[in-house]
Amino acid sequence: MPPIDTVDDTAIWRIGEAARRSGVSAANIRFYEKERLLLAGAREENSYRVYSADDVHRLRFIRLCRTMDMSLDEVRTLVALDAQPPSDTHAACYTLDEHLAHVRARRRELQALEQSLRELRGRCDGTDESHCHVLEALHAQADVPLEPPTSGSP
Amino acid sequence: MPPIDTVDDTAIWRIGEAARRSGVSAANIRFYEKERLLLAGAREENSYRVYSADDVHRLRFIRLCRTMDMSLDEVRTLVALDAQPPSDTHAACYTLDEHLAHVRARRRELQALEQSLRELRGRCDGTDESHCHVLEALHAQADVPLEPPTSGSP
DNA sequence: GGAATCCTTGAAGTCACTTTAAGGTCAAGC
DNA sequence: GCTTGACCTTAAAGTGACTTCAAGGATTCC
Repeated sequence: MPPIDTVDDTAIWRIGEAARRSGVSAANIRFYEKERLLLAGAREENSYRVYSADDVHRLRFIRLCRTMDMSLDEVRTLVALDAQPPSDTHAACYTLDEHLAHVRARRRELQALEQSLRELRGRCDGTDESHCHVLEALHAQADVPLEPPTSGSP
Repeated sequence: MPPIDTVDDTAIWRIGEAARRSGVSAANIRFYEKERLLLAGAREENSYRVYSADDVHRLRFIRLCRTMDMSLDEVRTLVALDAQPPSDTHAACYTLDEHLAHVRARRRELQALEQSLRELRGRCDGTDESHCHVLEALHAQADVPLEPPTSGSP
């Protein structure tokens, strides 16, 4: 008999249902188990994996962190904070701060890049049907000298 | 005798010098050769690879495209445009347009993400020394239901 | 002549998965 | 009883764009 789908906390599901409920694919759930983000729990007699509501919540938590672009190591740090008495109350904050800095830096990079690409794209305004200056602009830019590696730079 | 470093167009260098001049690591140059972004050219008698000024330019070109976050496939498309008579004058434009759209989309994603992270970080204002609401906010958000998969959505 | 530096190759490691292959389990339908 | 199909299992390989490693050969410098 398959597990009954209720709001019951003690309900358990197989991997397919857990995948549906968490938004994490079955293959990915197995991957997270291998990566020790999820404890390898009990199995049915036929060796099928079973998942509790708590397991599904953890999967959703991991998924949320991943949609926020955290690395699995960062996620590992955060899920570990649940398991043990918090030695440092603000540990999650620090992790988040670092991650935020990371995201901000990357966003700024992309913003600058978008600007250069827009500029580059502007080289071809469509008035000259026979020639497009984008490629030659790219080649010209490739010839701009590299700044020499300075030992003192961060 | 090592190649002489001049402004001479016919000068040739070994992989280390080509790496220094292009900003692409020697291991990476070998990788690009394997990936056919760079033609495997002549060798010295001792089987050392040799590079011309043109090769170094191509390496710089590839590097530039990569710093612009293009995939190697996109770069392959652009370098191919140099080799053959341009069947489509604006082929480079199209590639660039697609890439620009890609970068813009990713930048917007990161911008939105940065906002959510900032908001999340705001849950811990530092006034409560004993407790940090970041982790619980994350858990609460994990419990927000997934939108059910609609067959009609793009 | 010995040490440091450079070059060669192939293979494996990185990250976060996805895909593939080959098979076991189970309920429904004929 | 047998097939079909949906589900589950595992290990291994593929992805992209590299980097790192191991083991060895060549060159250059003192």
